[in-house]
Amino acid sequence: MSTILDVARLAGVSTATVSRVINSPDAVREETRKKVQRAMKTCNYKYNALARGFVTKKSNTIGLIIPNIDNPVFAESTLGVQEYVEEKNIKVILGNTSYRPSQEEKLVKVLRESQVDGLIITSTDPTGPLVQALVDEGFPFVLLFSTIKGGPISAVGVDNYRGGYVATEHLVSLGHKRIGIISGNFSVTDRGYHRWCGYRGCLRDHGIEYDENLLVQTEYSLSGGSKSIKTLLELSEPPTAVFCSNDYIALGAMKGAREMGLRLPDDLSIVGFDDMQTASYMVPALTTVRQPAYEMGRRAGELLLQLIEEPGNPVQDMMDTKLVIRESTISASHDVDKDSK
Amino acid sequence: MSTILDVARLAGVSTATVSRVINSPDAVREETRKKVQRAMKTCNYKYNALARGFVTKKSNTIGLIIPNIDNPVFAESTLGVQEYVEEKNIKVILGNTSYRPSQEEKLVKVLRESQVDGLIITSTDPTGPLVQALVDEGFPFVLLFSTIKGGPISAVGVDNYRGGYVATEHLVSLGHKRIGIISGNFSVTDRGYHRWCGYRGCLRDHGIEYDENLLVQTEYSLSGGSKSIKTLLELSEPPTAVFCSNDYIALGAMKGAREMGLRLPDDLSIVGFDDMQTASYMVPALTTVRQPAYEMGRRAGELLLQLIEEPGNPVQDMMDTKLVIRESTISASHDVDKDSK
DNA sequence: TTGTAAGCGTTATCAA
DNA sequence: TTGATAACGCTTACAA
Repeated sequence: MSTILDVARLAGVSTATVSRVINSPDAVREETRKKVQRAMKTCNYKYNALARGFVTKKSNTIGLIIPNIDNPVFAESTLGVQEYVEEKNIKVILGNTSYRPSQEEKLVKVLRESQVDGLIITSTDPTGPLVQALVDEGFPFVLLFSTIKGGPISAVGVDNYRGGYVATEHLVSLGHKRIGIISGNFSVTDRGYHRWCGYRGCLRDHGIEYDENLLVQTEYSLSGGSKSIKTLLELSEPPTAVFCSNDYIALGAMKGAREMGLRLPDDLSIVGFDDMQTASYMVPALTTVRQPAYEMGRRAGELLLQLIEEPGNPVQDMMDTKLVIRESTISASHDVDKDSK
Repeated sequence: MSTILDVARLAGVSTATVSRVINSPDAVREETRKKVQRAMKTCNYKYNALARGFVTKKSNTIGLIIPNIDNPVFAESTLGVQEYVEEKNIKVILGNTSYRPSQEEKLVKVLRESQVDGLIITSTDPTGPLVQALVDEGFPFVLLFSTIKGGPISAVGVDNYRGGYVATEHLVSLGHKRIGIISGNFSVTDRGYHRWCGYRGCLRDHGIEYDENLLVQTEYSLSGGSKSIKTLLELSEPPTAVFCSNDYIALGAMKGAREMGLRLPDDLSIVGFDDMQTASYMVPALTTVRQPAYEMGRRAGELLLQLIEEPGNPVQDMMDTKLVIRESTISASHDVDKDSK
């Protein structure tokens, strides 16, 4: 593999000149430039960005840490950050935590050793020591799908409390009184917890008594949803509607409910959270609280690059959430014609 | 940021010794090792993997190029390669091509400049000049979701012809005669083309005349599926069954068909390709040809690391495909009770 | 506009 | 078991 030095010799110039034609072509006389470019061709020169990163102390690479690329909402946010940073010629190293804090910790270590210029983290624990350490050391990072609302941290997220509130309110307005909730485990991320708080707040505001049996916590997975709905449905007084703390869980819940012999949405209303790409393709089409995952990813990329440019000035960007009403929710008192649909 | 030199001075040893405690701790006396480790702590030393990569000429990083992380089947294969290579402490830089050859070309350039040790590519054009150049230069790479069957290239894929054949045969065995096919554009990747060849071969073997009006090529997207099914359904003699060249398209087609007033599967049978995670969660649950995307990703990772270890010896691994029959396909001559379901 | 030469943080060779 | 030191491919003052 030929280096800048080979090119320099071949072209009869110094390495500095070769470096210039690569980085600031205008700073070198056209004639020389051509000569150098010809030399690069003939010895099939390939630029070594790693060597450059080594000297400039910028790898032009960022790390992106997410729980699980298999969840479409994270695939979308990932696409968002990628497409944004790519415009600035930045590469992204991707890591999945599977919601394991130990894995998250390992990833930030590994990525920092790789000299990434910054980190975008969809953290399981935004108030934990890992994040704190990053803050203390002044390392550039931004939290994505963040729940924090203050402090010296850049973040992009949505108001999960409000999202949970709105979802529940929709159900209440439809006349539902027994409203269940299937949430990701509060211990694995607090996003689910905040949505539950919104749910509970809404119930309170509408004078509906909170029943703790109506809450089930589970993994963020399809099967988590389908298992959990069964638990809820086996209650002596089962819910007529349920709020699932993401679409992935909602999809599982739909299947589980159907396996129990329920017809949707007639026998059970379901609202999700995320509005993943396929939400409108389900049957019934899923009513859900939309988070603009792609845009959030782009914005996180933008904030991070800003932060890398000039440290300090953390900004927290809370994006709007929006209730998208489709077919999976229906009035509690609708007529049910039991034999036809 | 402190370096190995700072640690060395602090511990009163040479940089070589510090390097040893990092890379081969056993090669240094316990006492010295402890001393060095203490020094690393006190100056908060952080290892610089980039500097190491610079001298060893191994970045311990690979590049993964896929068309689109938003398609669940690529998310799964991505997870597979990541989980495999992570066990070997290799990082992955991810790039999306959006099925654009120019973007694919740019990505291999950028990734190679970043000194990735190898590449895993889900290429749009496995026989094109881009791949050829990699072969010529002896750069380690493996093709994922590959369609090639020979040559000095490592690859993992499935037999797309056979997959298309089996899918079609299932429909034929159900008594369908008018069988449509919605495929990704043949020009963007040849996977769709091979599946179509299988479809056509099967028709021929069963004495069903091929009708070119029954083929529509589209983008690999949800909306591509829903637009295309409408085209098919508007034919004077519309199909009673359709083979979609991936699940993503199939999902779109289901929605499109429903929007045209059809009931599924009664009025139209649909078979997909991939068996993406949510395929069994759809309504009706999707009959599809399963590709083991996760395993394929892992295997691609394995082959690549082997190739990096010892170049040469390309291996092509064709994995088994399997028809998974669910609810979206139904006999052509079933009784349709038009008023109840 | 171009060249000289130091320096980036490691590893690796050789010698002690 | 340890140390001295060259080397890796590039950028960047500074000088010419």
